[in-house]
Amino acid sequence: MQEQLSDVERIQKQRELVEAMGRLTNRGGGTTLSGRIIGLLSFFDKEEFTFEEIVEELKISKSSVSTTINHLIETDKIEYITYPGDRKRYFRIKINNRRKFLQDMRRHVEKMQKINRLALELKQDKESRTAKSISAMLESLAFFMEQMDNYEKKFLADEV
Amino acid sequence: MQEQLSDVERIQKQRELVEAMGRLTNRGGGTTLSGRIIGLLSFFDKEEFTFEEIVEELKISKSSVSTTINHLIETDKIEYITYPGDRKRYFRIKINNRRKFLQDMRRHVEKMQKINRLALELKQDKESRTAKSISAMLESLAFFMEQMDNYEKKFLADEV
DNA sequence: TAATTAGTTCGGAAATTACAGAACCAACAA
DNA sequence: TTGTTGGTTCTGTAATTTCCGAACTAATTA
Repeated sequence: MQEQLSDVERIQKQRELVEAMGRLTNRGGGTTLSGRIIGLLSFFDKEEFTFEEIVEELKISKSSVSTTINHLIETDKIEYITYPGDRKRYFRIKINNRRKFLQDMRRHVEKMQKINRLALELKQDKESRTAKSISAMLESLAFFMEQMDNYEKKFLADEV
Repeated sequence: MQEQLSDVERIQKQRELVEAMGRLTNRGGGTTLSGRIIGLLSFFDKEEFTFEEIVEELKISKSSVSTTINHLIETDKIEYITYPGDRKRYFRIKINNRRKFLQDMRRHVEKMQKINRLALELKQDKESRTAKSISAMLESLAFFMEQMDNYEKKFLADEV
């Protein structure tokens, strides 16, 4: 099953994965660049990258790296560590970012719930087709929320 | 708790909800227009809207309505019914689109799984920080898949 | 002090997207 | 047959997004 790859081939494939991640992220609402940076920090063997290394490896401008990286830090997707006596920042993917991810997801679902609940209240005929459809939507959203709770309990109970 | 609103006020609020839905959809990857159409077909008391009525109510061009509506039909968000001897199509929201919704969700999760599994295989050191991070991601994705299965069993078992 | 490093910020080019307008078409009605 | 209804399709444009280059800054080094 597992064929043996040379290091060169392996690294080539990792590079391809980075590109694939860029495309996937791009279609999922994010930017190609942010996807590629996530991919770079996740899929390569190297564990930490400096600003300069990201620029070199992905061949994108410093300005793009700067803005994208700051956005990724803001959204808790990556983080950086520093070493004494070294001015550089060493970027790496953030591991315990699932809580933040869930938080954002919840916020969005809550907005949907709010809008749909209000819509249901405003319905003249609560038994109408559209009213029932809204109820069904609310049911789905509630289930979704429940699943997120379960996830939190299962995976994040011990995290700080 | 539930204050009594006049019909005028109620309808005014429904209109506001339609706008809010437009904004929410826009920020969630879709277009403002598609969100507004979904809102119109869901939140108003009227159960079905003709092409012309959508144009009039939302004050958007026929071309935009045409393209947006066809896209919404394609993605199973809305549908239309017809009446004998009437050339018009009557658009309404589609109710049981949860199966489709799950399907799309699964497809996306599967892509993420695929890319992450491959990335893990390609890792030189399977115990490295990044490798562990990928494993954690795969764990989360598996959990979500499981939850979706549960959902399907619980809510969609009897649907055709 | 001057030069280098590690970035940030500003302005704009290029590409993409979201719409509108107008011409068009097919079905039916007068 | 001519007009009307119910749209579709094509073209253009305004807005938005994504990215780059260049000028800038703050910290460190020579």
